[in-house]
Amino acid sequence: MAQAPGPGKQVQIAHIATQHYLQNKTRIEIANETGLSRFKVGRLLDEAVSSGIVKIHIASPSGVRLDLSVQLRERFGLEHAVVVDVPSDADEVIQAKLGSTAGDLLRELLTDEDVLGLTSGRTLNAMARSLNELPKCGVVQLAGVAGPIQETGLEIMRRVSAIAGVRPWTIYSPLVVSDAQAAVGIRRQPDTRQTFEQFSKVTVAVGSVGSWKPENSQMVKNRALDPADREKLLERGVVAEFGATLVTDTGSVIHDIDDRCIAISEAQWRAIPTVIAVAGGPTKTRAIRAVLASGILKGLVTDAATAERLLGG
Amino acid sequence: MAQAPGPGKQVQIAHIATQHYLQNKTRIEIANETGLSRFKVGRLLDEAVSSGIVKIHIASPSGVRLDLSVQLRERFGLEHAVVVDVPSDADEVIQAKLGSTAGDLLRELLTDEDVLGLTSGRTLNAMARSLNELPKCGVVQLAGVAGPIQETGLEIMRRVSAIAGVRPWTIYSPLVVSDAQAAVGIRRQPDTRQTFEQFSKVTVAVGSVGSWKPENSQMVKNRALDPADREKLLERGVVAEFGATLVTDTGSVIHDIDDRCIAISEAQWRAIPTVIAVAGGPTKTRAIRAVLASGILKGLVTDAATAERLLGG
DNA sequence: GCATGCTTTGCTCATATGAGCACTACTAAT
DNA sequence: ATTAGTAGTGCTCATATGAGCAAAGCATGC
Repeated sequence: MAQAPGPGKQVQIAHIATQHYLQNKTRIEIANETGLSRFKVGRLLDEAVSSGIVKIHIASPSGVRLDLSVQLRERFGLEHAVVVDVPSDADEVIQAKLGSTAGDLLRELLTDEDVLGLTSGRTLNAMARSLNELPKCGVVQLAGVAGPIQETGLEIMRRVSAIAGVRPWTIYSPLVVSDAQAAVGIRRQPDTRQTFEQFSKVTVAVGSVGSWKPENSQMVKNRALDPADREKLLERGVVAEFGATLVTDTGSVIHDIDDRCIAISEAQWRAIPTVIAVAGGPTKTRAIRAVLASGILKGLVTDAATAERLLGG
Repeated sequence: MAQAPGPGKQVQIAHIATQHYLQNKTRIEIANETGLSRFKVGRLLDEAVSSGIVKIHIASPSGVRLDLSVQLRERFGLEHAVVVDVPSDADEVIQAKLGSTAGDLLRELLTDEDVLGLTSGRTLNAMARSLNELPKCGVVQLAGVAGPIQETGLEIMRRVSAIAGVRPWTIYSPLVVSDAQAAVGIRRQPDTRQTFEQFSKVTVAVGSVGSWKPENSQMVKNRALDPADREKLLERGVVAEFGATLVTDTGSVIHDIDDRCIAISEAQWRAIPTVIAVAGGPTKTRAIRAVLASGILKGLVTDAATAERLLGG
């Protein structure tokens, strides 16, 4: 009888379990109604669980994989880990879902007093598009825009700041320029300089992760980064970029081209209380693992398959 | 936020709910570990349930439909109601499943001191075949055997008593005979009389239900019951038989042919502390409802579809 | 500016609950 | 029979928990 109570007892257990778990009656109430002692009721309830009659499921009604989220949080010491179930593994679908989830997370985290920092990227673009409500927090662009489609980077800023109802601090510049001199010149521009001065005030930052191995990031494709540069950085072990911060598998940061980047620095990243990465998909797994290893992140929004790969390896 | 907490909160709730429900930590332990107050933990756990993150399922691992069992028990005031899920609605499959379930129930209910009473019927035959263990309780046949295949009725007694390891009290006679005189003669036989004397000692009885509308019972097909008798009884409203006790839709008992039946009487049925019917299938629904209405039963073992029909109408 | 509700928080105190124990009722072996 | 062994039961007492409350934040109105 250890494994399976008889059918009569099963029904009795079910009755008690229903009263207790579904109708929130106390063991004592049930005991009075059934004529059993409260101890007996308690033991039957224990048996209800141990015999498998009562099953407790913990799952989000809205596609958040809570089990993986919790595991991810504990494994990588994150404060905010959100793993969503994405039925498809098409990049666009993943990005849309991650974006909207990150948007929900932001709406939850941000208050009027916060200052939000953003980088660019397709996932963040999806996030910006899904947002429809935000507190009146400051909005700061943390990096120049990489790749040919600079509009999207600015579109993120425009949309997010419009929803927050504030003027954004923007950076009208590429992420990487050809030489340090040019970078100095750009950083001297009043607009840019003012935005850079906001970095220290940022309380919540959201960034996407770019992958260098495989090469699937806007930065690698940047014209200012010629094949020789790229080759050298790959040899140095760079596998990921977060903003313009380049990271190796072990999580150490490569500063070789810092002087040519128009973006928040590693130290400034680390000074922000809450830094959240939004990224997913098979090609980005290695890069995400690297950025996690760097210790910059306090949060991660990713898809279930990626979370499993991160936890599995 | 009433309906859906943000993803960050969902993860927090999931973490707490996991700790509490799956790892049996107290709210106070969780509060200490997370730095929240125990009140906060309690409120988050409430939210876990109300927001649908925690779902509690009550279902039997062994095919017993506990929800229906409990409903049936309360609706018809039964002590033992067991509803089993039967995938097929073929009579044979239903009977086999009901039989084995009734057997489990018997093994659970019976002790050495009990005296088990049995009628015949295909479902009880299935029960007898599925039994493989019983206490050494007395075994009493409660009714003569109807229909052409008298062997099965005796086979039930043979098998059950063999498993219990005792000598059974049997009735070597048809259920209905052609006239009262013949019945008196049969009842006078020492064997039969001794068995009848056991009826008052029976503590647990199991019987099957025969349907008269539609006509699907061994008794209706009995040779001793000629078409005229049958017609008269149907006109009197008989829709079911339990042993040789004939019942109408309203649950009242028709005694017209009592003097021609070799079986336990209505009054004797009612004197047995625990009377359980085992029956199911679409054709028997009306009959089962009638026998339930008679108030003779303390228990019922049936299939899910029948239970739903009983509860629905 | 200051009232005004409304939510959130942690408190007190009565109540519910669990751990461990002693007691009974069987079982099974000597 | 006697004896130990093994559930099963209900107890005591320390602990966990819930209901209801008061204080603190917080938005919103005038």
